[in-house]
Amino acid sequence: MRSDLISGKLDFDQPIREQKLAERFGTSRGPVRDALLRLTQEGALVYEPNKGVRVISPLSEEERSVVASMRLSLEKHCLSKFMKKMDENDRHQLSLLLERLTSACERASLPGVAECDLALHRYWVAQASSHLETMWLGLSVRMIMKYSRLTKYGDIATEHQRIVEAILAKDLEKALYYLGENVI
Amino acid sequence: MRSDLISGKLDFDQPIREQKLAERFGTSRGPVRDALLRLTQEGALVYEPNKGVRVISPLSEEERSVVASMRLSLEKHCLSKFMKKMDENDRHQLSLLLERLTSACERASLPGVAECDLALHRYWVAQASSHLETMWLGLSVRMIMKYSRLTKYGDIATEHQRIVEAILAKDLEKALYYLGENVI
DNA sequence: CCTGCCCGAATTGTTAACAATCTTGATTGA
DNA sequence: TCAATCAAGATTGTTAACAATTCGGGCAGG
Repeated sequence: MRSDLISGKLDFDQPIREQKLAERFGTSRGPVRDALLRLTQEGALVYEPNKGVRVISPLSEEERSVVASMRLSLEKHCLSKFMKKMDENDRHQLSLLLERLTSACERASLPGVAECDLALHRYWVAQASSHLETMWLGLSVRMIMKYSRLTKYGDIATEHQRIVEAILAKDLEKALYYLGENVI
Repeated sequence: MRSDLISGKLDFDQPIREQKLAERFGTSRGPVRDALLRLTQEGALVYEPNKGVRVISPLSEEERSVVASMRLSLEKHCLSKFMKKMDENDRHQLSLLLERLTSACERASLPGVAECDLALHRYWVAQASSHLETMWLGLSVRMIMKYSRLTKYGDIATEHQRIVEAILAKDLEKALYYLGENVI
């Protein structure tokens, strides 16, 4: 469900019917309701009593820039903390996630790119602090729903390759710099 | 429920039983579940499958300072936007909210102070942008759960009186300064 | 033609019963 | 004595039926 949202498959303001989703996922309305409420608090949907949920309207340019700067400062903090205690397994995971993103970019699969992009960033945030991870998710989901740079999949792959390269080389300064270039 | 959480009435890691809450609020488990899920995504509770929810562990000093700086930058942006289009009704609401906070401080009522404190800040954030409001709420709820300055109710009242005074006088610089002193 | 009202369909909100899972404590055997 | 196992109780997860609310179209009156 979330991947439908971040990939922009659903139109803004379009209402979401519990029954439809229940049939689609082969379950009853109860669990669907749970999931919708969670997505609501995550920020991808808005809820109105007795009217259900609908896809949230996109952020204005101004709002987006505020959110982006918050996300960037949060992610920079997490990344530097992560790099201090990164171990061999972390390096492996990072390479794996980068590979998936690159492959999604080659396939030019929008949902795949958006999802892999988030997953990669999420890794170092989650490793740094589970508290901060949930906050980061709220910011990022909203930003990625307006994934406006879709046209150049190659750029996305390159940007992330640079970041991961710097992380693996334990070059904090360079990693933070490329991260700043990427999170806009 | 939320006011119980932000006032610290519940212990950390203490599990929360759906049945108890259902009886307390005179309803069934369904709506209780909805509410708990929302509080989970808001960040005040953590959820584990088949184990229910429990009160989240407090932020570390480091995490708290990161969150505080994010909240401050967000709130500063909202406050300056709010002050540009503030009308007579806004002034009235602000005075009202301040009065309530002051009164709660005089009564030395911890839940009341925490709630009124949040409500006041929330007002200008909500007026500036509903998108940013939900993000702000997530940050603030987590911060206020560690409301460590409880001992000096008088200070809390004074700090907010200064902020509101500056807002009403349309003195942006001073308002932002006092806000920065308050959000720590 | 327009306005307000009413009715019915569609949708969300709530409930209680049942299924699945986890926790706890006693029991059994080494 | 200690550890593993098992069973009973407690708790969460799911479902289907029912209640309440909203939305849209038709209809009468002006």
